This record gives sequence, structure tokens and C-alpha cells, in this order.
Amino acid sequence: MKAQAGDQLTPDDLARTLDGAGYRMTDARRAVVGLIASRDGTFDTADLVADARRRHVPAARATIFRTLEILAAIGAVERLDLPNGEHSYVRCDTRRHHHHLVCTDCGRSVDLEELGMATITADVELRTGYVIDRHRLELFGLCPNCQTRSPS
Amino acid sequence: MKAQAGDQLTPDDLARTLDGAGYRMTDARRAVVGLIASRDGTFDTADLVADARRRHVPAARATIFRTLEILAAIGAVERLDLPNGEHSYVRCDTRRHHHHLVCTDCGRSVDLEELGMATITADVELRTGYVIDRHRLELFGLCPNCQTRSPS
DNA sequence: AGGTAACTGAGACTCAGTCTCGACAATCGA
DNA sequence: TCGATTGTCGAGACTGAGTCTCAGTTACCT
Repeated sequence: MKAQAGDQLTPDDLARTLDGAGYRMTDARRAVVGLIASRDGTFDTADLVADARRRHVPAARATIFRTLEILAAIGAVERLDLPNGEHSYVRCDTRRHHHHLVCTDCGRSVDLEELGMATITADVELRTGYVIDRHRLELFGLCPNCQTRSPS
Repeated sequence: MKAQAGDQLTPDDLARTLDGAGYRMTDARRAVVGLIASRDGTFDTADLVADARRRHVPAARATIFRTLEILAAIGAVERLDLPNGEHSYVRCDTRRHHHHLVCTDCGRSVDLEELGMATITADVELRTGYVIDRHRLELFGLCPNCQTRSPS
């Protein structure tokens, strides 16, 4: 795993993206972005709220929700639905269309581009007559680390 | 689409399945199954609760939640996460592994089997070292009906 | 520097989903 | 057929994620 927090979603990288999308760069948003950047794998809003309190970061609960919404809108973060029904978020290391492969043990996630879904959706459109305009694909399993650690 | 309510999830078909899985067949469950059978496309718990009240069906809110949980466990129903973040359910017309193609307009859904995901997950396993044990794939678009009705 | 619209924090609010618990009923063995 | 057992039910309290409101603050444009 050489993907340290850093290739994406550094505070100033984000600042530029936010700015480009017409959002203001505020202390609170910088703070939330900082919290996310220091997170590894999937996280949920409760995690961030707890982090904020623990580290005395100035970001109220509502602000964390609002900021996540914006980050999701600009594709810096994505909302996942875990197999157990819970919601969580992941940082996205690319802004292009992609999918996530999530470790069900440690929550660490890998971005996957170009999985050949276009072929599949085209085929389904032919078979069903639907016009498909979006899909959700999430893969779950054990990362190499957790495979060795928990030999179940 | 010739899949009328009926090839699956008729009350007595369900009764057999429930029984086979060690669950009791009760009036309340029969009632909930009836509500679901008369539903078309995706629906959520609020829909069923409203249906139950309207039709004076004896099934309390908690019971509807509990029954849906069981039906999901035996694969008669599946929980979806709509693009807008809401949860909903669909009847499953097959008990085998499959995916859903949902119309974002009317909510009608088609079951899709065998989309070639095995190839994709095998490829991803090779590339990432993860062991993938489950995935979630949902397709969204407009059904043939809604395409002609809403030419947006 | 000043004006303005966007943003923030605090906390009230909503509502899906869960839990509790006493009453009830499906199933099984006799 | 009749209890006993144990799963299930209804009603309503409870929980917690997510939203909303509103008065005060702040980033940004000029």
C-alpha cells in the first residue's frame, strides 16, 4: 500500500477544487477535509464527529454533514452502502468514474477504474429495452493484509 | 415483460419457503406477503405500512420490518439503495444470485441473472490481491414505458 | 474597507428502524 | 385433542442518523 494520504484530497488540492466549483474555502471545510485526509479506509459521519471532538477541530455536526455532501457532489468522496446496510464514505483517489473494492475487515478501499461495465450495460439495454443511465457497483472482500491476519 | 405478480411470492409459495427455513407461518406474515405481492416495482417500509393501514390489514409497523427482514434473509425480497440514498425493497423473481435493473421513474424492476460479473471479480482479484466474496450491482435507468411517456 | 451572500454552530426536529414486554398462537408430543 | 413450549405479535417507547432553522459570522468581490 503506497497510497499514503496525499495523492488526493490534500487540503490545498481540495481548496482549489472547491473554489473551482464555486464553493467558498472556509476554516470549517478545511478542518473537515483534514479529518478525512487523516482517515484510512471507509469512515462514517459518526467517525468524523468523534474525530472532530477528540482533536478539538472546529466543525459542528451539521457542518460535517454539509461538507460531506459537497465533497460527494464534487466527487472527492463517495457514499457507500456496506453489506450490513450501514452507510459510509470513502475518499476517492480519482475523479473519473470508478468503483470501490472495500475490505470488509479493516475497511481499507481501492479505487477501480474501467471494469468493463459498459459492455454489460449495453448488453442489458438490448435485452430489456431499458435505457441505463447509472449503476452502482461495489465489491467487498478481504484485503491481502487481512487475509493473512484472519485466516478464517 | 410477462412477469406478472404471481410466478413468485404467492402467499402459499412463500408459506412453503418460510416453513422450509424454520419460520412459522402466521397471519401477520401472510398479510405482509400479500401486501408485497400486490405491489409493483420497488417499495419501501413506509409504503407497506400505509398499505396495511389503508386496507386494514393486521400487521403492525414492527411486524412489517421484522417480516421484511426475514423475507430478505430467504431471498424473496431484496433491499436496494436507490441513487438518491433512500432504501427500498424489490420482490425477487428468482432465488439465484442476480441483480436488479430499476426504473428511476416508475420503480418497476427487472431481475437480471448472469451478467458476467465472475470474470470481472476474478480480474480484480488478480490485480489487487483482495479476495472478493460479495458484490453489489444495481442498474438504474428508464423502462421502455417511461421512455415514451417522459421524453426528457 | 464595505457590502453581501454564503456559511457556521447550536440545538430542535423528523422519521426510519430497533427494542421491550406482556399477550397470543403455531406447532409438537402425548 | 389438549396442553406445553417457544416463536411471534402489537403497541409504543426509544435511538440515532440526517435535516432544518435562525441568528451571528466570514469569505470574497469591488
